Amino acid sequence: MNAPVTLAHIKTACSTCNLRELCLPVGLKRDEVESLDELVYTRMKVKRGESLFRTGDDFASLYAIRVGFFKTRVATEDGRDQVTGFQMAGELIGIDGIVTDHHNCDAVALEDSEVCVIPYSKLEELSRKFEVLQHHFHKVMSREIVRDHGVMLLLGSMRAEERLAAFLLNLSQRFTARGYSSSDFILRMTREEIGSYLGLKLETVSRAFSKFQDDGLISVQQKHIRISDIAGLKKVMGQTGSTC
Amino acid sequence: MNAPVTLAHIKTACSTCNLRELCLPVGLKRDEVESLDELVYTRMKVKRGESLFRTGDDFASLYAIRVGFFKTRVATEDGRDQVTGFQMAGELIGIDGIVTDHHNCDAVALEDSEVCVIPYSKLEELSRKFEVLQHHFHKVMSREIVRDHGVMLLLGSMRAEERLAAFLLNLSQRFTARGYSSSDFILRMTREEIGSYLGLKLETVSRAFSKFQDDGLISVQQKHIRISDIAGLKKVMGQTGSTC
DNA sequence: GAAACAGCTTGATCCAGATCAAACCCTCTT
DNA sequence: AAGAGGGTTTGATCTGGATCAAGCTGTTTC
Repeated sequence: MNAPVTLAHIKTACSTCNLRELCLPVGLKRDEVESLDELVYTRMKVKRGESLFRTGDDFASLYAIRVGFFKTRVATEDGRDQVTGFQMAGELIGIDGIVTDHHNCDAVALEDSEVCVIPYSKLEELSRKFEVLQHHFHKVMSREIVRDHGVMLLLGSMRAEERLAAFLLNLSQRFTARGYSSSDFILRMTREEIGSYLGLKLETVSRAFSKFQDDGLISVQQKHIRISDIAGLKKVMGQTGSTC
Repeated sequence: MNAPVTLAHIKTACSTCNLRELCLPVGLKRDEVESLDELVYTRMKVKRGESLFRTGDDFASLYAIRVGFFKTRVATEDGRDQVTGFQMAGELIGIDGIVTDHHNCDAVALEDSEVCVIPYSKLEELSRKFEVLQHHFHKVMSREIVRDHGVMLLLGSMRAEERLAAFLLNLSQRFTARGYSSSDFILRMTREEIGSYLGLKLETVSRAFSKFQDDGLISVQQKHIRISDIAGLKKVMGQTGSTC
């Protein structure tokens, strides 16, 4: 007896989304979350390899990832580029566009994905009304800044194996938060993309994977990673390489 | 005939601050800027070498730099640290604290400085009232994210000399925006701090300075830098080092 | 199911920047 | 004005990761 319209509505509402504990609605009260249902009324599918947005595109919306996996990257004029992050379900992308009204990076789907479109002007409007939403949005941006500083620390002062260990531990922890196994997962990105993110060449990434496998920390089968010694990985991350 | 009270008020008000074209009030209308005068009612002096805040401190306020120069840095448990930015007059620091209600980096004055204290809850309150202020604050955070991505690109894919050239050009441009010479300035930070920011050792920074001087791009006298060939520096930044 | 291709691994060699070391230059203190 | 100490420069050597090269593995296409 349910009209398709109703079903469609249920499917696109934040209030019934199974990601609401990870995504924008975190911490909002029932009626506040329901107000988001009017904010988020469009979904978009992005096929693997396609861009959700590119550097220079007009900025109008943020995107909450519903299903799938993305990378963001920035590039120089002379062709070099740098992966600035990997984003998974529940994470928000597009914030880079606010400052100039144009996007300042590319967002590329690493698998077939689906995003919720959040018109930015609407978000500003609603967050003027709902203190909790406002604060949560500020937290999301602040978290991104803190995360970026962590990546700078990694790029500026860690050795190759420490970087890869940090990367794996970070992925593991984010999978856990989404209810997936913390020790057994499929990498959605290539060795080259991992290398770009970590400031290493793909061969170095590959060698570090092999080293970790030889040391019994993980097992690697192409993109399938199984972490067998989390504590060991943490130890790799902590060591400075200095002898004191 | 002016009472001292009035003078004091003039001195602490955003509406009469000579940084209002760089700082929080950018783009605000007259009455909106005046509303900021109620937001910013405390100033603080921070002596050279002292911290404005440290990792772990309770977060309550953002700080707008009125006079002086700061660095922010993050550290690992095992003692390594990384400078994440250098901030000058008109720039906002402390945003890193929003996400966890505790600061996530240290902010250290590199010269005797003065900051305006912006109670964060008050800022949220006012930016619910003033759309323009809200949008401007979002832009500040978005700009910080975009800047951080630029630093990741630098750390992940540039050679030592390219990094230093990018750093000098960035400083030059920010000095210009503040009405100082774009080609003649005093570095407030040590070679070691520059190195930490750029992911290099201090000796490498020093050598790159000497190289630029030998090549006639700049002249260096300790912390006094004079850029004699901006275009040349830009060319250094653009070259990949590859032969194709 | 063969061919083509993209991605991955491993080995050999090279080099940019790190590390070690020493001297130098400022600035501040007494 | 001498001395101390932090910061800087420069030289010599070392090394982690880049680069070059070849073979391997899994997946897609026809």
